[in-house]
Amino acid sequence: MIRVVLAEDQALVLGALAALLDLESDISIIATAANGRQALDALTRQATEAPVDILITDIEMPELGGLDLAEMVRRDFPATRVVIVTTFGRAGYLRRALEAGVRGYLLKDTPADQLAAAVRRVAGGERVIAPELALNAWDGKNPLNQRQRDILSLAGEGLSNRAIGQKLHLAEGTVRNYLSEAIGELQAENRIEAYRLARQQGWL
Amino acid sequence: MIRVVLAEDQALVLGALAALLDLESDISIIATAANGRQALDALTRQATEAPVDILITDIEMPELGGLDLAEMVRRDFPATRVVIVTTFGRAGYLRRALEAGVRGYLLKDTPADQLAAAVRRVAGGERVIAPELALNAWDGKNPLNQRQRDILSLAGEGLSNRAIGQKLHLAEGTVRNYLSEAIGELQAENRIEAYRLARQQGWL
DNA sequence: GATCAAGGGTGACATTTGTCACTACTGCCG
DNA sequence: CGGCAGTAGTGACAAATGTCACCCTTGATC
Repeated sequence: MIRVVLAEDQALVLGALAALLDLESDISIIATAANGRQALDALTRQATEAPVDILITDIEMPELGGLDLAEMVRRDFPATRVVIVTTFGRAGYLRRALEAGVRGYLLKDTPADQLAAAVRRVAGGERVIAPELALNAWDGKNPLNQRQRDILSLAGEGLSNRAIGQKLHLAEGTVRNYLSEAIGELQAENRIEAYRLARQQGWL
Repeated sequence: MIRVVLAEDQALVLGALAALLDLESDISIIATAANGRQALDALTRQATEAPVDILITDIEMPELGGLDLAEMVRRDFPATRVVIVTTFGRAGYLRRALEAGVRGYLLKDTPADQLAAAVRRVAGGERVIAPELALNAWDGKNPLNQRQRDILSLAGEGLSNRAIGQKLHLAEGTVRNYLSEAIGELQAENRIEAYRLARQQGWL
C-alpha cells in the first residue's frame, strides 16, 4: 500500500484529487493539507507511525509554497518522495523543483489516469517529469540578478521608477538602469513585456 | 438521476471532479469537455436523447470561456442549468455570470462535499451562490466601456500606444486618450496599475 | 600595488506616456 | 429641427521611461 499525503489550496480540487486517488486499491490517502505548513504538520504526525511514501503538492499555495516545502521535506523527511502537480509549466519552476530533489513533476493538464501511474512509478524509485517539459528543462537559466528581479517585480505591479527607488533605497536613475538592463536581456520592448516574459519563465 | 456535463481545461482537475461526482449514486457524468466548444458539442449530441440537466463549467478556458458558454447555453439549451466553478471570486465575473442566467456559482476553494450538494440544489430549481460572494455581488459595476477594455487589455500585454493603434485601427492619440480615461476612472497612476485593478475586478 | 569586475550612481538625451482642451461626425430623443 | 451623448481625432505640453556614456567605491585576484 502506497501511503500518500496531498497538499493543494483549492479545497474542491483537493477533495477531487483525493477521491480520484482513493479509487486506486493500492493507494491510500492518509492526510490532506491546504498549504505547505499543514503538509509538514501531517508528515510530522505520521512520522511516529509508518512513514509517508509520497507527498503530492501544488506549487502556488498560501503560507508555504510547494517548492520551499519540497526542500524542507528533503531535509527533514528524506524517506518521503515529493511529486509536484501544478498549473505552471514555467521552466524556472521545474528547475527549482529538480534542485530541491523532487521526484515527480506533473502539469494539471495531464490526463487524470496518469496521476496514479506517476505515483506508482515514483514510489517504485523512478523519476517522472511531464514529457512536454522534460526536454527544455535545462536550457536558458535565469539571466536576471537579484536587483533586476526585485525591481522588475515592483515595476510589474505598477510602481514608478521613483516609487521603486524609495522602496529599495536606490536613486531613481539606478532603477532606470537596472530596468533598462532587464529589458535588454529579455529582449523586450518595455517593462511590461519584460515582466510578462520573466514571469512566464518562472524567473521572478 | 441527475445528468451532468463537466467542462474544465485542466485534464487532471477535470478527471478528478468527474471521479468525485461519480461517487454519488444519483449523479451521472454523461460527458466531459476541455473547453466551451466541446461542451456545446456534447450538449448538442445529447439533445436527441434525454436532455442534460446540469452543465458544470470553469470560466477561464481556451477556445470558448465559461461566461460566453453560459450565454449560449441559455439561448440554445434552456433546459440545461449552468453551474460555474472557478478560481476567481472577481465581482465582475459573478455579475456577468448572473446576467447570463447562471444558476450556480462556486469557488474552487469551497469544500469538496458541497459540489454534489450544489448540483442537487440547482437540479431542484434553487440558485446557489458561493456565500463569500453573495453579498457584494451588485456593488460597483464595470466602469469601462468596450474600447477602454480592449485597449487596456492590449496595454497590459506590453504593447505600446502605437502598436495598439495599429491593431485596432485607431490613431495613436486616440489610444492615449482612452487609456488616460481608463486610468482616471480606475484612479490608477499608470497603465500597469490600471490593468491590474481592472483584472482583479474581472472587468477585462 | 595595479587591475578588474560588480554594484551603485549621475547627467544628457530621445521617446513614450499621460493630460487636456477642442474639433468633427454620427445617431438618437424630445 | 436643436441638443446631446458616444466615438474618433488633433495638437500641445509635462512627466515618466528607456538608453548611453561615464564616474566612483569596494573587493577580489594577479
